[in-house]
Amino acid sequence: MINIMKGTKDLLPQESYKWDKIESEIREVARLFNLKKIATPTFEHTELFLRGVGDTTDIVNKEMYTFEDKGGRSVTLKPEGTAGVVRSFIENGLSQLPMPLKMYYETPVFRYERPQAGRLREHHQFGVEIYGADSPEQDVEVMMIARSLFARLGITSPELHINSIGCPTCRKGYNEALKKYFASKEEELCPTCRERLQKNALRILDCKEEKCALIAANAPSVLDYLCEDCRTHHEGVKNLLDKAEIPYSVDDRIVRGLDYYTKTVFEFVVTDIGAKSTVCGGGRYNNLVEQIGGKPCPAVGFGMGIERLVLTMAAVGASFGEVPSPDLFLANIGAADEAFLLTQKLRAQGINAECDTMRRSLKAQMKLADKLAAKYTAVIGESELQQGKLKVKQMSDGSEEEVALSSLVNYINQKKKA
RNA sequence: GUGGGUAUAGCUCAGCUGGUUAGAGCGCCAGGUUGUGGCCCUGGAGGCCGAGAGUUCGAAUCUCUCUACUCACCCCA
Repeated sequence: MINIMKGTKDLLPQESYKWDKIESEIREVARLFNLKKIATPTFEHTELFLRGVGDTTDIVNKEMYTFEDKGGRSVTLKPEGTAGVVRSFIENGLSQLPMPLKMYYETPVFRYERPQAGRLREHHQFGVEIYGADSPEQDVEVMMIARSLFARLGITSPELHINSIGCPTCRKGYNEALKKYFASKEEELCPTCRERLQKNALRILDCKEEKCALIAANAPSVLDYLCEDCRTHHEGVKNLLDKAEIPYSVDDRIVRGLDYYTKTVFEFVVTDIGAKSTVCGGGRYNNLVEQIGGKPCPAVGFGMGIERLVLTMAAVGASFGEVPSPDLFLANIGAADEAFLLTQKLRAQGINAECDTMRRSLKAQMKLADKLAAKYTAVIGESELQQGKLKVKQMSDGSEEEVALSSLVNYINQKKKA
């Protein structure tokens, strides 16, 4: 027996309707917000992610699925969705399309991590990418897209946390201030944080060690070091959120794990799925397009974990919609071929019809119809064929009505409407 | 990378301090007479008891090693 790879999951036939529900709501949200779908390859040149995601991040340093292909190229399975879209944006000259360019994607992403609840080595992300607009309202619209999807899926719980991590200019000053502050308390920091002090002082803010967290609580805030432009932008975002009556909290300790963010960063956090967990994370990345080799173009977006959506929906008891089931199960007694052919005809006319293909007894066919949750069943045999009529049984209450074969389609369609 | 937990039927699990042919519920398949599902009853299929080594007359059960899975931390979606 060959088992499934660690950290991966099968989507089974009993469960897949849950994903169908999410995907259809994604399509509806995309329609409402005018997002066009984009799909980029599952693997790219490793170099793209080194430059895009940032070579000091955990993702690049230890979590990428990187290998050499038979042509000697270094290939990486995408660890996030944005870099590929940026690459495609540049390569295909998409900056010539009307701006802002509003896109969404759904893609598998791969990270070599220790799996746990809601964390896999292969998971799937719904993501939004909007290029060309640098305004606060574009940031807020992106957050609204996420909220709108949550609402449609019956998830009311996510809390919105926002922050601004400034631009390279203001972050320089902030970094110095942080270093100065933490250096003065270096003795009290945990060993890893002492290392962080050298590499990336920002990360100390994230430490869960009690001592470090206490020290971090009094650390200087990014928000006090924003330049004029970043400050106005941040105020603009908050103003719009207020006016739109979207609840949020400012959390100046949000430090996202990808290096490309500038200005606005945000997370939607849920607590319903065991570990406290981010179900959606995003922000603005105004320098990324240029960094990857295109002409400068502001951009903002987010990624949302589909598996975490499913877990959250299940945890809060949200509805996944109806499990698909046949409109009509056509059982037969000694008329397997006729039932089979009639079923095909019904399908050609838009009816979700089903019949037995295992030569079962009538009783077994009825049981099957019940298990499939067929809404109606009819038995076809010699007499029905002769008379051109059959009895259609409503499975919910057992009532039967006689219907002419010729008007079967109409009958089912009318019942479906009612 | 750091720490816990668990491995017995397709699924959820029982198998007490080692003792013949390894169990239940659910699910699956078939039947309970002639052409009708759900409830009930009967039967059937389906397990190298995660792998290897050891202790023993005898191991699903005790010991060790390995492996897999899982949960939490880190980080993230």
